[in-house]
Amino acid sequence: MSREIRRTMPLLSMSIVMQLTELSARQIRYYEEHHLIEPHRTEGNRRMFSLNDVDTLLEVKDYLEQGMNMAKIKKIFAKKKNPVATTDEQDLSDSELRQIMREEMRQAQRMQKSSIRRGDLSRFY
Amino acid sequence: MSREIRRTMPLLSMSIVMQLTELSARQIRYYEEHHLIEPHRTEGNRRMFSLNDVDTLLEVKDYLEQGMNMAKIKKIFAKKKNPVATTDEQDLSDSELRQIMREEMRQAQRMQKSSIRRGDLSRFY
DNA sequence: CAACCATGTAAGGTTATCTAACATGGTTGG
DNA sequence: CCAACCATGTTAGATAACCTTACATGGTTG
Repeated sequence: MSREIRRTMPLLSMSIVMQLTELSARQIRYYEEHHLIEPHRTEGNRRMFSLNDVDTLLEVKDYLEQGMNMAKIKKIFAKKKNPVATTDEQDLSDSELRQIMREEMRQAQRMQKSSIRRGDLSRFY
Repeated sequence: MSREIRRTMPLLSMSIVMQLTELSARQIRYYEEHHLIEPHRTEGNRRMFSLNDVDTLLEVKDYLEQGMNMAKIKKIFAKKKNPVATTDEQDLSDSELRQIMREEMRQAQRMQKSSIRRGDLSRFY
């Protein structure tokens, strides 16, 4: 009889995620194309997102707004998944690493509290 | 920059709530008809439920399974909202009160942890 | 046993989402 | 400087998911 809402549960429809992240459907689908998220699908093929997906999207959005491109963002997420990725070619530059650390801090704060930035919540009242 | 997910945020579509509660759409709409919940509506008139709505629905479901009827359930929720309802007619019987207390305990436990019973979550893995 | 209660189900209509394709403005490397 | 690419917009056509309304139904119950 526990009742945790798992951050991996696919609870959210496209329109809600658009509101939570302030991204367009096109953007969200594009990021999925690049495997930054992999939302579940209903039987009828509709995307269903988890809170983790929303967090990832917010992180991607921040990176893009800081001028990063998809390629670098993908590297960052790859490195997160497998920190010992000695396999790949050139590493991330110093300034890039600084950007990432900065974003990591924000992300950590997000995680600590609960799930969505206040600015985004105001849309629901 | 807080990030709480409010229990009152209308995040969830009908199909997800059906899965979370194991109620049919008909049942959920019927309970809404009786004002036990009042989900938000999108511009296009789709219902959007909050986590609080889900909790209420689970509570209603428990009461019904215990053999209560809508009338009594409505009274319970009315009394919850306004405990000093000296206005209305006859009170709830002793056995009813015992049922309610029992359910209150469960509900309290639910609230304490997080949001959905484990049995319900398993459907999402 | 007539009436009601909670739910199922069907019909017909609308909205939200899907994929695929093409359009476009902003970089950027040669 | 411009050709190519990148991230995103937009459109079209299809369909899944949701809506309301209405009628059907089995289980209580006065």
